[in-house]
Order: sequence, then structure tokens, then C-alpha cells
Amino acid sequence: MKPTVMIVEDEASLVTMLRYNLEKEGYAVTEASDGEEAVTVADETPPDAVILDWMLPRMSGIEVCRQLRRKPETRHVPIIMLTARSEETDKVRGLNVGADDYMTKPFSMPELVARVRALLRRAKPSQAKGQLTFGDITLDLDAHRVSRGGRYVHLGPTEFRLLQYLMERPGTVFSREELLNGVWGPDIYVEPRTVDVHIRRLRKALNTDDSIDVIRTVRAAGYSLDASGDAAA
Amino acid sequence: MKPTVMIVEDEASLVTMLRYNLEKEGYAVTEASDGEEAVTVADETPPDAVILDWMLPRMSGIEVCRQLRRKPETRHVPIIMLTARSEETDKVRGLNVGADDYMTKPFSMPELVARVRALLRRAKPSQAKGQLTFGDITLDLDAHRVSRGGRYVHLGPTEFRLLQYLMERPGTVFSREELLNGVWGPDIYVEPRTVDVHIRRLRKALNTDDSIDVIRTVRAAGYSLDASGDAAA
DNA sequence: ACGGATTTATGAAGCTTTTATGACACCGAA
DNA sequence: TTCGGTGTCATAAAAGCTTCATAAATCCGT
Repeated sequence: MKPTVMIVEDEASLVTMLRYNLEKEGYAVTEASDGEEAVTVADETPPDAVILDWMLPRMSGIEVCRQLRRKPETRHVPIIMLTARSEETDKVRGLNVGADDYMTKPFSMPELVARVRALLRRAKPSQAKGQLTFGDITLDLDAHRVSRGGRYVHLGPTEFRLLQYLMERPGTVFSREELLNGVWGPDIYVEPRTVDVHIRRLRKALNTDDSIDVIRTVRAAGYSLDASGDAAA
Repeated sequence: MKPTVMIVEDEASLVTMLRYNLEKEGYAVTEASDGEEAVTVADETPPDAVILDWMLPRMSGIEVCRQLRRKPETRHVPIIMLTARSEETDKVRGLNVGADDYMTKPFSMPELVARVRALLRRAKPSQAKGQLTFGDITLDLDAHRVSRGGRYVHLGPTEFRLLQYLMERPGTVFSREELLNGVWGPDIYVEPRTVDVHIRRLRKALNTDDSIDVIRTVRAAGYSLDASGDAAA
């Protein structure tokens, strides 16, 4: 998915130019022409980066900055401040509220785009949470959550670990012994058949109505995470 | 009440001059001659502004800055850095730790006083600085207050910190150990089960009648701040 | 194609682990 | 001392795990 950049600027011509250049770079763009709108828009479509004019109607850039920092979703969004003046105090204040970069008008469009790219690149890893995906299934290690097709799925601890194990090695078939060893741990002894039960529960939780079964049973061998039930590749 | 300005400076003659000029302007003045003292004094008499020498015995100005930013009471106090050098790197480093302004020795007394006045003036309205929100919950770090849906909620110190910790990293699941470490501190030893009790108290305080539970229990993993218990996205 | 032998899927029951709760004792500050 | 605030326990209440018995499905040799 394309990263979204929000432009907060009241000067229409500048907005047009910014939008043109950013979209050419492959970013999605949202805009707001005053502070209040900025907060609203950010709420509806959380941006991955913000270009924020210092002087705005209805709410100063500095205040917008604070508002953005308050919400968890936009807390870590990189912000580039635009200002007409180049006074030191402004710069300081901007940095204080949490702007990540700062440009003085007039500025060169290529440079701005470059900075946006830099900020996005830098911000990525901080947001990069450990999560695995397989098809329409997502397993989030931080939130300890699994979803399929956008819908959250509840799993018990063991099913969660089992799915994680399979998602880390999709396509590979594991015997019950291997699964017991990898998921339950090497020191635990339980009946190998117990695996069957957990596989069943995993299937039941994952396979809602129409969706296909992602777990493949391989007779006499074990199970694997596999999109196509048995069909040829 | 007169605004208090703390002077952190080891050169006695300069301190005298500063004190004289500031008091003439109507400010109360506290002083510290080294970094450690600065932290102590700030603790006893939270200043409204700080004049901080870059070079200090026992603790660098930069470190003092950090210490001040760490405590909620002094987190947002405007700080003016004084330095003998005027190198850009120092400047940048100073700003990075959160200094609000920057003056190079030697400086004119009237200018310093003017800057102090400016900082105090603009620090006033920005009282509403540190606050976190999650859904209809607001945690105000300045007022040390929590409200849900506009209604104030009373929390004990530990519950407050626990909530703050969770709100700073919404969605992420934390084990009891992690919470003990992050909220209680790395050196404190209490039963991991104690976390349960505080979670319960937090829930009881937060969840009035109709409102939904924002704390998710993840069996065998821990707790997280999370709007939807298990529902769809 | 048929029947027995294997192997897997399922549903339910009992048991274990983990969490929620209420009560209580302790401590430091007002 | 009286009050919040905290940490611990004992106990209740969930939630999840394992096993077992049985039904289905799949294989294989004839």
C-alpha cells in the first residue's frame, strides 16, 4: 500500500504543486486547509507523514502538532514544518512540539520530496511491528492478535503458537512429533493425537463460512500451512 | 505569584549579576552551582524557567536538561542554554535535549532578560502540553488527571502510571514482568500477580456502567490497552 | 470394486492452568 | 488516628488443554 502524506496548507497553489509532486513519487495525498480540518482528516485517514504549514487559520501549526502527538495512531508520524520566517525561535518551538524536520519557504520541491522520503524510511522500522502474514491471515506478535480478512479471530495460547509456528514456515509439512517439539517444547510429553485437536480448533477459528481451509492434512506425514487444499501448483 | 527562574551556573559573579537583573524584573530566583544541585533545587522549588550553563561541575548541562525533562513537574519548563562556544553541533545537541533557547557568552543582560520574558509568556498558554488520549479516555500528565467521556476518574499513583504506560503503547501486549519492569521499575520486586490487582482497580475505575472494557486480557501473555476485545476490526 | 486396516476428524468430559475478585494487613501522610 | 494506597492471599470463576471414544475418510491388497 502507498504511504499517505497529509498536506496541511492554506495556500491553494502550493497545495496543488505539492500534491502533484508527491503523487508523482508514488504517495497517496490527503489535504487540509486549516488546523481543525487537519486534525479531522488525520483522524479519518491516518497519514504516514505530514507536511504542516506553520501559519494556519483557526489553529496554529504548533497546536496541530500537539494534537497529532496526542493520539496513539498519529503519535509517531513524522512531521515537516513549513514556515515563511526563518527565525530561530520558531525553529526551536517547532522542534519542541515534536516536528521532525523544518523547511523555510520558499523551498525546492525536490528537496522536500527527498526529506519526506527520508523521514518515511526512518519512521518505518519504528512502526515495523513483528507480524506475519499468509494470504489474508495476519498474525501480530506485539498485539498478540490474529485476523483473517480484517476480522479478528480469537485463539487460545497453544493455537496461537501453533499458527505462528506454521506461518513462520509456510508450505512445509510437519509431523506431529515435530509440532509437539516446536510448539509445545522439547520437554513436554503429550499424546501426539493432541495435535489433531488443536489443528481442528485452529481450523474452526480460522475458517469462517466461505473462506477456504489453509491447513493441509498430509496423510501419514502431518500438517502444513498451505493455500491450496490439494490442488496442483 | 512571581514566576521563579532557576539559575544554574558555577561562575559566582555571573550568578550575582543575573540574580540582580532578574529580581529587578520581578522574578523570584533560585540558584544551583552544579548539575546535581540543579536537579535537587528544581525538585524542591519547581522553576517556571531555567537558565542553564552548558559547562557544569558534576553533571553536564545536557544531562541536567534530560533530568528536568524526565520529571513531570519540570518537563515543560523553558530552558535557556548558556555556552562559551557557539558551535553548531553544540547548538543542535542542546536543542535535541530540549533546550528552548540558546545564548552564547558573552551576552547582553537586557537581551537575556528579554528572552526569559518571552519564554515565560509563551509557556503560559501552552499549559495543555502533555496529554494522551485513547478513545474517550484522556490522560493529562500536567494535571495528573484522567477522564473518560468527560468524567474525571480517580486513580492511585500506580494505576495512573500503569495506564500511562499502556496508553503510550496502545495495542501492544505486555507480560506481567514487563509491566512490573516498566511501571514499578526494574529494581522493585513484587509478586507478578500484583499486576492483576492493579489491572482490576484500573478497570473498575475506568469502566463506568455502560462503557466497554479497554483493557484486554491475553491469556498466558499479559494485558494490553485495546478498544475491541475480540470483535471485528 | 470391496473390505479390512490405517489414519484423521470430531464431540464431549475431566482436569489443569490462569485470571478475577474480595478481604485483609501494612505503611506513610494528613 | 484516620485515610487512601499497596501488596498478598485464599477462593471463585474462567478458559484452555488433554484424553478418549467414535465417526469419517483414505489406503491398499486382493
